[in-house]
Amino acid sequence: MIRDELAILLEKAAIEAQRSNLLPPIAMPEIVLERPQNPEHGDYASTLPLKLARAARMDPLIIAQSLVNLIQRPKEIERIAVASPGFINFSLRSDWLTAQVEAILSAGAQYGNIDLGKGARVQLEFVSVNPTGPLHVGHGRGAILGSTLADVLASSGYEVVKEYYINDAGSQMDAFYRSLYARYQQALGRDAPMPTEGYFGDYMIDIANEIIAEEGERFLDKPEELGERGAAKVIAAIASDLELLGVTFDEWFSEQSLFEQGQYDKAMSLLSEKGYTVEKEGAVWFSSTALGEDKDNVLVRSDGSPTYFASDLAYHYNKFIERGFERVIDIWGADHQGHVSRMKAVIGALGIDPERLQVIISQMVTLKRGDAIIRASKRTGEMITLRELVDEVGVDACRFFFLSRSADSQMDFDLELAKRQSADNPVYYVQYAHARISSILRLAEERGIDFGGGDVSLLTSDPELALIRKMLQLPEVMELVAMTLEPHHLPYYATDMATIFHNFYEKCRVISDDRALTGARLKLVAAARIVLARTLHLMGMSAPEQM
RNA sequence: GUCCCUGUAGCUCAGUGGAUAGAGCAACUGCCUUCUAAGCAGUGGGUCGUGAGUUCGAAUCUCACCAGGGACGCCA
Repeated sequence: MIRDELAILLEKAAIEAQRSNLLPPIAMPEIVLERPQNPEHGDYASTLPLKLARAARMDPLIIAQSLVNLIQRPKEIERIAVASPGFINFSLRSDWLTAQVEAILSAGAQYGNIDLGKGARVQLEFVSVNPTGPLHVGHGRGAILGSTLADVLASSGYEVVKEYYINDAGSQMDAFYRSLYARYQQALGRDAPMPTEGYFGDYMIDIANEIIAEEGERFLDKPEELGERGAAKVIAAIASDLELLGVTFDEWFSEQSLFEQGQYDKAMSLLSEKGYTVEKEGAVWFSSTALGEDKDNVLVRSDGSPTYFASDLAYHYNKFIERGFERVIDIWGADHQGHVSRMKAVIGALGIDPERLQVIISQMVTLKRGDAIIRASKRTGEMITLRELVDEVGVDACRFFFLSRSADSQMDFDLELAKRQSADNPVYYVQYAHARISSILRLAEERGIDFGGGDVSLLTSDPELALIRKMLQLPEVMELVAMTLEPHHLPYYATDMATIFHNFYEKCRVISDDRALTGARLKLVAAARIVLARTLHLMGMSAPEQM
């Protein structure tokens, strides 16, 4: 990227300035180039002189001037200017800008890819809801976040594995089994009480009836098999809901398999070898207070059964040590916040750098219908499912809406508002830009215009150059999202692209009597379509040809 | 009580320690004989929760306080 080249050149200039005593030998901060808000300040700006001024005891303007004198101006740059109180502003050459249209066209659907990851293997775990019931809207948020992040990381040079961790062991699964068995017996006319900690949603009755319709009464004395059958149905339903949203996984990882394949035993013995387990009150604890945690955590209960924490420990042992992932990213709901620090602590105890695990906490989604807040509770079964949300709002709007908010902020989702405003939804604003472009290219095709020989150097007006400038930001946005793990920058970029395109559309007629200009603008528009479609696809949205 | 997230325009939300704090929706004013008006151009709207501090410079960093949400279990 040109931005990185400029940073390197600037650093060289600074070193050169120190060598020739124009700058004292002070420590050099990391050099970052920013995008100025005001276009009059050029395409990129550096505040290096301002940052150096204090330590150097010099006027930042004088530092800026020295650096500008020393910097080797690359061919892409038209002008390097000093601005008060100590900025260095870089402006791109317009002929270089227009040439990038050709570069985008030849990159095609690959345009925007970067090599940040250099092939590093990343495991991305998300959704991972207990298979005890249907997904609700909060799960949808994590699902969309994860699938988008996976696409961005894969486009940024990482080798990504998307995984769903199935909690098919443990006490909640047990409650599910017992609930289903009760519903099954009830459906067959027997008097069976629901467990108090059971799942009371109507879907449990549906599952029981389905199993009866398919296989009759044969599970009456086989509650375990019934439970497995029921869980398989729930998992299949979850998978199909996610697929509806465009979310898929490379691996569905079973918690049970950790026990069956020795991962749990290996992880636990490694932990005790390292001296971080202790027995007290009949249970086995992770002595996390030794690592600065507030309290110790139980790994094995006094009845001998492992806790969720213990199997998650085994899972992460498997990710890092058995499978050797360099990085692991987990996306958890806000209710798992307290799990983060002990998970990092236990990984550290296993001898793995905790920095290699990144946990994204996706905050709560509150669902509203008008003024009425809908409380979601899986136990009572009062909830709006993810599927219902997608049916009402649509996949594209759903994805765009969820992606537009940073994972850190909790969000209100008003169903009535989302439906009522559907025609004004920003999603259509972006897609409309794509449809307009497609329409122009369709007309060109109908008229048999071949713009392969179009001369992009004819693109010199402000709306044209502004469009090119915005298109060139896609790799920067890709890098930003990949580094911060914040996909919410994508919808904002998409909206910017659409705005600038719509503006161009108003001011610049593409297909006209001027054949040369028509050819050049068709190339520009074709490149803009590549960028818009790419951005939409990264968000998991469709790029409609017409609307 | 401890920990985490949030507090920015009427509403929903962006905002990598830098230049005049932005977008969408809502309100108001204009613009369709020409590739899609699901569009464009413009107007109004702000003690960036409060108060200190660090800095040449703070919405952004630190501390305290206020408000909302979440977590503090041998549940997951």
